[in-house]
Amino acid sequence: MTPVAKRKMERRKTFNDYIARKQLKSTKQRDTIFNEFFNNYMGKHVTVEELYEDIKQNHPSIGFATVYRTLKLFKESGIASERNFGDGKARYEPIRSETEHHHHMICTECGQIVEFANMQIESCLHQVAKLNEFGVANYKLEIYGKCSKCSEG
Amino acid sequence: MTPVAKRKMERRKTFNDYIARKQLKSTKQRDTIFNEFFNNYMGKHVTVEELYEDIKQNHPSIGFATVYRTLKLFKESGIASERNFGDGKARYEPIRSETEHHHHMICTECGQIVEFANMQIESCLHQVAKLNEFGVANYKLEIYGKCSKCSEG
DNA sequence: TTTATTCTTGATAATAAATATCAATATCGT
DNA sequence: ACGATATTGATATTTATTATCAAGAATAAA
Ligand SMILES: [Mn+2]
Ligand SMILES: [Mn+2]
Ligand SMILES: [Zn+2]
Ligand SMILES: [Zn+2]
Repeated sequence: MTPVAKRKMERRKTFNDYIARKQLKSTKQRDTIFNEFFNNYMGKHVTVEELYEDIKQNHPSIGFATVYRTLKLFKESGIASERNFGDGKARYEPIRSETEHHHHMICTECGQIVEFANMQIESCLHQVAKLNEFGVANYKLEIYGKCSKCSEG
Repeated sequence: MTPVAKRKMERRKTFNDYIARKQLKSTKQRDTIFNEFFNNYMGKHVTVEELYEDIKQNHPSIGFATVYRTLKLFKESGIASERNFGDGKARYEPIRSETEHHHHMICTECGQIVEFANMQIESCLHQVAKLNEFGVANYKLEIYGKCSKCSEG
């Protein structure tokens, strides 16, 4: 099994566990959205609209509201992250591992998103939180500017 | 003159310069909103609605749209920052100095906002950007969780 | 000071993302 | 298969923000 496939399976299990714990139900629609999301959007940051349009190609009967609800469910169950890059639309990305954290540089010119991680920032951040007796649930670091392509010339 | 008053005067100059450069006009309304904002909301993070309600007390004729437009203008002119802490409402805060940068810890329980600054994070961040040839325009770091009061017990 | 130009204002309509509603349907434990 | 409960898709609603526009204010020229 490829690493990507393994990752998908792990998220699937997390999701199934969540479904069971909360006494929710497995449905065709949730399966479809799960597969589309984890097959085609790993490492991407997709809007609800984009995912809906994509899914509609092969599953025209799936409703817009269901895609909204399901992505929210993915977030609640811990298999997806919601991102907001300042254009007023929520974006979702599949979570790669339970522990991994990464941040984003957003090009305000072309929209390109570059991901990065930095241990030192991570530890500074927790240090600051500890100093203020602040219990960290999550955090985000976003850098806005121009990517290398857009700032050359 | 107190440091606070001096700060306000500096922002006023920046704003006047911007007005002149862009061939905009000085108005009673902009004066009123400027004063209210810089007198009462230094170090705060006020929503448009909150500021509007506050100003309405003494200036009932000022319209909602004008407060919206003027805060946007403050942002464009570089005397205010827009913040988004995930509740769907934009917040504005007066800028304290042209160079200062700070970040936020947001208590998801009581809404308290704790500000912090960290040189080390700052320099890591610029290092990462440089490595990716990314021209930094601005950046934000937000920590969500529970403040000391809300997590005790 | 008058006049002309341009910008601003306040009220209100429009937009757009996200959520709520609800009757019909699907899931699941028994 | 039955009954209880959750889900779905269509659509209406909400909410923050932006656009529209006629009337009024600010500025520059005359
Ligand atoms: Mn990402
Ligand atoms: Mn602040
Ligand atoms: Zn770019
Ligand atoms: Zn708190």
